[in-house]
Amino acid sequence: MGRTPCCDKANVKKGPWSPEEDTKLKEFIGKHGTGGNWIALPQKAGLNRCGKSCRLRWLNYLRPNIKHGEFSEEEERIICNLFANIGSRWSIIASHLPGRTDNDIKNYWNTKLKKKFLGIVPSQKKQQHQLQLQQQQQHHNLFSSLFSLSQGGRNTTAPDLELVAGLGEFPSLISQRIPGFASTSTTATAASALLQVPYRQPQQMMERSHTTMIAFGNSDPSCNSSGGSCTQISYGTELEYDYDVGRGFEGEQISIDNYATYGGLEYNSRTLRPGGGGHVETPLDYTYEEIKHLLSSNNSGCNTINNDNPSLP
DNA sequence: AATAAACTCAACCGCCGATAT
DNA sequence: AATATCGGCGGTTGAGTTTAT
Repeated sequence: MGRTPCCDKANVKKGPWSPEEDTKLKEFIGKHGTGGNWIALPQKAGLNRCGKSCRLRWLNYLRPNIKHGEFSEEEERIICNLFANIGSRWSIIASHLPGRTDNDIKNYWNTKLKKKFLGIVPSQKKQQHQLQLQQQQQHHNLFSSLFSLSQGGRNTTAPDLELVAGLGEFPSLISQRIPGFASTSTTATAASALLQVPYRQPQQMMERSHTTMIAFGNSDPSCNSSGGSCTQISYGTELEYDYDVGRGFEGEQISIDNYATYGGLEYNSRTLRPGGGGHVETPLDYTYEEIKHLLSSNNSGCNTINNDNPSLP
């Protein structure tokens, strides 16, 4: 048997919070804290709400030092930089913007930044429809370009696209599965951003596995990534790593191009779990203009993607 | 000035891994 | 060991507001 139910879902209040409810929640948490138990909190605080609802209200609106209002250009740049690297991991992105919540950032991206960086002008229905067609064409062009870039016009298939978007940061894996195609971080992140295919998308067709990866890249910090495996992690460093593997890949050695450091914490770009390797710098530290270029790449833009240096579109 | 369309954002929903029973 | 909830997350919704016609 499991636990007892947290609340009577049929009888708890839903919808917008009243000022009185806000005050009750604030005062209770101010005095007693959350106690690490959101489910028990509403009853103790005298609120007819589900614990989940209290948690959300507190985290997104009531807790101290929440920043509301306009995002600065620097914040925008950070959001886009991280989005280009890791996709829609809003909680991770929020952790790099003090005072901002994941919900805020998600809303801001969906309503403003996406349009800004994809070159979409908010407008009427007709234009919206045109934009949809335009975006579909962009997607088609992007992948046509990506594939013709390295394969001389090979036909693109849906699994190929998912693979590039999902595993693009591991060029060796990509090239093993799609012979002749040398994926880069740039092609993968562009693919993910434009198709809105998060990196974890391939989970549906792959198996989850835990494995140990061994860094075997060049340890020279000044090297460029033309070899596809430039990193500052010490040669031979073992890294505990959860990742989604295709059949036949578990346990093999993988290059680790995109282990990244943000805000003093190390993450690998797939799991975003603090890693155990040495200090590394992300090769994807895009400038504002580079991000814009990356996300808004059209047919001609895609052809300029630099396979040798992913940090340069 | 009226109203239809578009936009914003707080809140909900459902999924997943961890954990309690 | 099995089962159900918890906590956290990303995706989606819809009421209220703003803008365009």
